[in-house]
Amino acid sequence: MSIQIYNTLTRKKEPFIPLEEGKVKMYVCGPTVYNYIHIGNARPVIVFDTVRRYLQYSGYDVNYVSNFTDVDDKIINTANELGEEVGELTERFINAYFEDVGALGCGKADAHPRVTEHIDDIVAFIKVLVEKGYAYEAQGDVYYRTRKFDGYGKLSHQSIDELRVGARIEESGIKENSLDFALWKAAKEGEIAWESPWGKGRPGWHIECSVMAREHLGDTIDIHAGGQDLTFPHHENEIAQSEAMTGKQFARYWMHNGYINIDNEKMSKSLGNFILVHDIRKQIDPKVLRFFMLSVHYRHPVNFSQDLVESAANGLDRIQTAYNNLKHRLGTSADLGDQQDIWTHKVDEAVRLFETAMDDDFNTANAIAAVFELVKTANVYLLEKNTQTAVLDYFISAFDRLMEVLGLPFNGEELLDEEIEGLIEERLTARKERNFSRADEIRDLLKEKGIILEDTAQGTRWKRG
RNA sequence: GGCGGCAUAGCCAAGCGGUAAGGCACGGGUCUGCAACACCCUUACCACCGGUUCGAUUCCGGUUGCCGCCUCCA
Repeated sequence: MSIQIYNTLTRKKEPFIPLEEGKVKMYVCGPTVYNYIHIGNARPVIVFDTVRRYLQYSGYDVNYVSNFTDVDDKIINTANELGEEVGELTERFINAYFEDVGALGCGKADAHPRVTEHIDDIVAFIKVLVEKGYAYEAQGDVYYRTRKFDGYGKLSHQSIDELRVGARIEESGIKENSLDFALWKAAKEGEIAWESPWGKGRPGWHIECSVMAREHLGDTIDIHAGGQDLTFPHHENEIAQSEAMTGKQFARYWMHNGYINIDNEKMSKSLGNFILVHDIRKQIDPKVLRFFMLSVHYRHPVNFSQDLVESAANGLDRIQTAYNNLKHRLGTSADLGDQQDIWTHKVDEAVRLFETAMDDDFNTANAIAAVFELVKTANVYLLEKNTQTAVLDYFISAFDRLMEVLGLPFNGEELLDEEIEGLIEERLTARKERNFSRADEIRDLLKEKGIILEDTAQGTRWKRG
């Protein structure tokens, strides 16, 4: 069974067949860096990081590229307000981005190109579009001639005529057609600008992705992804630009994630109802945030609230606890004997369930359910009087692999302070002497230090609470 | 006006033709010196109205409600 991907272009799930066997070229639209990212911005980063991980798990060699928009109106305005250089501002927020996203368990892309590093490529690209008649200069700006591109609207399934009826499209005196969009913007006095055949200016928003995707991945890429709100006009425009340029298909699979809602309303910078990752990760374990987001299918909206995140935290905890308990048992399990197939088969079944879920358009909600199957099975196994090291290892290895795909590796072992260890010993003695008040006293003391003790038939185990 | 999404237990959330996965919370029980962890048990007229079908939560039509894109936006 191969991986199925829901393709916005065809509005269907399609078997995933990359252009080149075993290799995937993937481009994910990155942020405009003039502020910390909010949790809505974080969703695609988490979702597509997970897609990448699963593709890798499935044996693909993934070339993953994600850009930074480091020059545009909002950046210029913010820099002006703060009295900061554009370059300083963007550098600052690019670093913040890596910190936030890293905390959320997202790996770096193979390349993180920036617009300002590709101005020459962009100018060259636009020049070709002008030569081919797909673009025209007007008062120092350059616009894309939307009407000229036959497939315009094929991604968002809109016809140009219908789009024009949309009440909010403003007529521009300069443009030939109201749907035409800027490839190059003439600079205003004092603005950051680059030389071009059309005078000083800077790139429009959409052109950068077309150019950077091509520079880093080639004319045709396998997967192009981003938030749902980029479908139109951003991705539609990218297709128009790139396909006019190369005459080839730009991207084979288009993936779009749903929004994060607050009180059932889209979270967005313009609405002002956003929560910054930078802030929230001081209160909520970023791993919990990631787990929470992956507990819903990526194309569906997810509502954000404190309560929901808390219950997600409890769920994640259950997984972590089962894993810890498995490891704890390693200390008292038997080393001999064959693996007990009845248990390893159950592990295999859960893994298969996980893979089936992920194969189905990266259904992380079901994949997580499969992990809970594993939790359940592990807990039942742990009820056995005698456990076998081989079986325990089999469980642990499965947990490691699956959680790695989800980008939620387990917390490593932390060594206890000698003092705490001594207390646990002392408590053990007290319990043997049936001095329960002293035993409870020690347990409470440790609890205050964030150490939770659990007595089992195989000895006392502890965890950080 | 155009295009699209969603409506499943107290909450979250899968399923999408054969009368409902999983998680969280609640209640009852078992285990425990007491706990904790864990295990067992219990909990759904799938928004409404029609239609297709031997059979629909799943397909088709309609209704209602909510949301999104068409403007910068993940």
